[in-house]
Amino acid sequence: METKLKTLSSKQQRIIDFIRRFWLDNGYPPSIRDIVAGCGLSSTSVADYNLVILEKKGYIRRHREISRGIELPTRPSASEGKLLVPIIGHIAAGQPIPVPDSDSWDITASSDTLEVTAGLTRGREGIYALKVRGSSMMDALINDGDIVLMQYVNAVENGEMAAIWLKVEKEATLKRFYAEHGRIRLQPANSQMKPIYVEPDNFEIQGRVIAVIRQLG
Amino acid sequence: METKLKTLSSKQQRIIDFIRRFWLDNGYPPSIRDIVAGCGLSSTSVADYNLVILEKKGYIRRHREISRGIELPTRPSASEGKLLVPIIGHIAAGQPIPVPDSDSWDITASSDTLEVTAGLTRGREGIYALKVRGSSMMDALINDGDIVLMQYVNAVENGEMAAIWLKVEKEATLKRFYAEHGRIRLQPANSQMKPIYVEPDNFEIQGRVIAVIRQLG
DNA sequence: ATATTATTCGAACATATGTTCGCTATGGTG
DNA sequence: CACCATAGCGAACATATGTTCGAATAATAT
Repeated sequence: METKLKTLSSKQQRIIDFIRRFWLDNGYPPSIRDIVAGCGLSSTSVADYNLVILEKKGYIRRHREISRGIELPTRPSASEGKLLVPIIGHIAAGQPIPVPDSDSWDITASSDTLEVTAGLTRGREGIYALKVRGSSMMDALINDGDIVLMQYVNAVENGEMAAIWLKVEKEATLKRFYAEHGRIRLQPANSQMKPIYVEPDNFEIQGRVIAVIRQLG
Repeated sequence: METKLKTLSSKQQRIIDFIRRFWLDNGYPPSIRDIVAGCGLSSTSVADYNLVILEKKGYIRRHREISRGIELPTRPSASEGKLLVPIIGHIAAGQPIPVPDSDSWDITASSDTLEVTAGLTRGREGIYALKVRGSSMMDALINDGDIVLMQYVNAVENGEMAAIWLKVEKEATLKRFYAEHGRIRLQPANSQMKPIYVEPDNFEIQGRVIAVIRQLG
């Protein structure tokens, strides 16, 4: 019987979460009895039983006979887990979306950057950011001043939010993208608004929207 | 000889270095006997003696009676440039907003956390997060699934976005707050929508909105 | 030199912590 | 039902580890 890497019982998930939180809080790993107390287990043997499984599945590394000898593969570290995203320009209804080139890729060359945690981009490549100018994207629930995290792609799956350049209208817009037999449906995020339909040769996908960040105050 | 805060004997310097290297190598702190072996000391009491001094001088933090309970100020943790914000609950139109208490403040107690860069909160205290449920906040350009970063305050300045509990309506809402001679104006973020007015004794400020994060895909 | 302080020694001690093992409970299978 | 795999229980056990303390030694001041 092969132990699958994906399957974790809720108890095991709780243990993993607890170890990480405990480590972050205290600066050292938890003992088995800490885990028992923190996860509401009934016996150290139950903890050990599940820790053995977690080690087999590769979620932790244990050092036998050593107190608190639990290692996490994704050890919390200061400099890791963050990345600088270049803010390469603005997005507005009446203007083409700036497309990243070799110059603007260089973070040191771009005038403005945004620092985000790696979890937000989920390891995706080709991430850049645009600052929204004007309120033309309000149907996508995006307002003036918001920052849009983008991934540089030329095609998107159905249902994904994309930055789209409408050639005839000379307009940039953020909409959910659906390819439907011969035509393209662009669905506003605000579901109370009606979709618009465009011809397949009247648009250009300029990126996928990864996240939206709005900072107030 | 008095112990200056800066002066470290070569032995103490070696101990500090060893602790740091051991931590990096093994992923967990050293025991006193590890230090004895690694620094060529002759007795655990010598190690303890110097550890007491190092703690007094602030170079380490010790947790008594706990195996390997040694913390380094510059430990590998999230505290540098990143912070873990507890997601203490949901926000929806028909429900009171969860208010952080001593329990939910403890990150170890909260089931879910959000990792953000320190720049997003700008060093503010009392930060927590709520997950938006339902589309009732759409007039604030906030949709189902969005995450709202909040600061725990009881009062806000005019013009700030706040989480407000309407007592009579029994409804939570996110609006810009304006106190106007005798009444309160709550302005939707979507400026095309009309403001609503409430009596001063019909509302309760439950927090200030710091940021909104929407993750797609 | 004498007094005082800082550091080391060694070993015993108390506790924290990992490990083991037989027993029980539960659920699926033939 | 018998059989087996999974999961939990509780307690005893062995070891790892922090703590203590008086005596010895080194360093420094008086």
